[in-house]
Amino acid sequence: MRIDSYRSNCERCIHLGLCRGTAADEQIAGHRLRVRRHDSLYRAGEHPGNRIYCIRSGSFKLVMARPGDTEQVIGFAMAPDFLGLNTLGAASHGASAVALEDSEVCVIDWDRQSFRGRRQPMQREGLHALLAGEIRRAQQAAMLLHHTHSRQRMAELMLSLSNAYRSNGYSALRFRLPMSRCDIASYIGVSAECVSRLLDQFRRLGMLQLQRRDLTLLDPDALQRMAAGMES
Amino acid sequence: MRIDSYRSNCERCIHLGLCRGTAADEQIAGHRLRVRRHDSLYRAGEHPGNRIYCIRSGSFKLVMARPGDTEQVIGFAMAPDFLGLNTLGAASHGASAVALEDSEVCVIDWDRQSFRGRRQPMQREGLHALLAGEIRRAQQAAMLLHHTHSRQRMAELMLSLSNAYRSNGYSALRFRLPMSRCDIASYIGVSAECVSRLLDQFRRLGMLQLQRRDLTLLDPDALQRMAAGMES
DNA sequence: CGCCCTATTGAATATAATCAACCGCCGTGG
DNA sequence: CCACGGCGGTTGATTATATTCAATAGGGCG
Repeated sequence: MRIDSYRSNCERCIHLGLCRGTAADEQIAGHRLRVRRHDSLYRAGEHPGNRIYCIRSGSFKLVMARPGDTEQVIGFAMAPDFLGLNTLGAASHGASAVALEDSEVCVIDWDRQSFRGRRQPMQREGLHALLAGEIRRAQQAAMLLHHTHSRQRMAELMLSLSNAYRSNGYSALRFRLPMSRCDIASYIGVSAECVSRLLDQFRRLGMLQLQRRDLTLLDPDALQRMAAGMES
Repeated sequence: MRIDSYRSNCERCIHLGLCRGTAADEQIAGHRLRVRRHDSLYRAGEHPGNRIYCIRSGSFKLVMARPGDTEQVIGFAMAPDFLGLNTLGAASHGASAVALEDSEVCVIDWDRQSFRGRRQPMQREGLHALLAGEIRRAQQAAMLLHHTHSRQRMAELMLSLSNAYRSNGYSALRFRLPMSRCDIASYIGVSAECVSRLLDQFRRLGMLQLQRRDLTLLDPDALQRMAAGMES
């Protein structure tokens, strides 16, 4: 039963071509891992151990430590994103991956032998595209931060989350924020109080509805204009 | 003469193992390209054409267009950084690469046949490390922006440039800023005027000296503390 | 020399951080 | 069951910070 559901899930996995060989005995994706809310999948500084992860359910925040024991949220990830791609060839994880809710990941063992020897060209190409895509993702995420006004960054974050949910098959207009206000604050570079005020401001402007972490975007176009700085 | 200096430069190139085969006839790096100040090496939206670039001299800014004809500087690059790594497997460039000064790049033709067929494992490994490193670089760059105060972001930028120069064999304390104040402003998400004021503030605090674009860091530790928010 | 472009400076206004108080939900333990 | 405490979140008042608009300075280049 466990096995069946596992296989069936994998067969529907959009990364099938990348993580499994053509024959059953070449299967590389080893096993699943449950990570409970607030637990770390890996921590900054740890050796990556030749593994990457694919989120099957739940969501994570990526946290970097700063000199002076402060922490920065540098990104969010949800199923079916990958985690750990940036550690290929690195001696240690640069950031920690902390589960925002009870989550499950696929562990893909990145053993060099199996990679070099058995993989098909298609898989290699897939990997390159994956890595390149991750660079673009990081750059895209960075763009969010290059705004002078915090309301622009906040609007952009809302839209970016909306896009993420849409492209993963969920509603783009109604979703639950898996992260705390503090996480958002750290991510967009404002104080936690400011997050509250901004969200309240957006609500008063009729752009969204929000109770606790349940978000409804009422006027994505207005958010778009807000992000672009064409609306105060 | 031209050929000689070209070969000699390549033999000193730190990316030798990646961009050339073991035998001379397997050489993949094709040719150099000169890009004049303010010209684009490539533009956002263009097809990448299976090429990546290695900066041999000069420097570039990476610029992304935003809805609403504004532009954002999302990064800087200098020799011997790579450009275009994020376009592997992508249909188009996500950002433009604009030369900040007269520059020269190596064009590495990313032909799939030659890549898949002729490359050595070492080269593939090198590529993965390169791509993963680029992800980390993008994330590192993003960290700079997650500060609440602009003085922290500015201090961090100064340090990050300093590190870049150091790791490329130049002085970490005296260098010339290749980018305009506007570029800096766009990059750290403040107004151009604010850049002036911040630099002046740093100067008055004795952290650096600056005339036009020639920068001398007088107190990197203070800058570090400033970036960490432990100094006003 | 004179122009243009980049950079700087000033004054007024807008924006966000900080400090402090408070609310409400949730889980814990009596 | 309820009381309690802690955490996450909100709100208010004040101060600090950054934008905006406007004017000015100064270098590089024809």
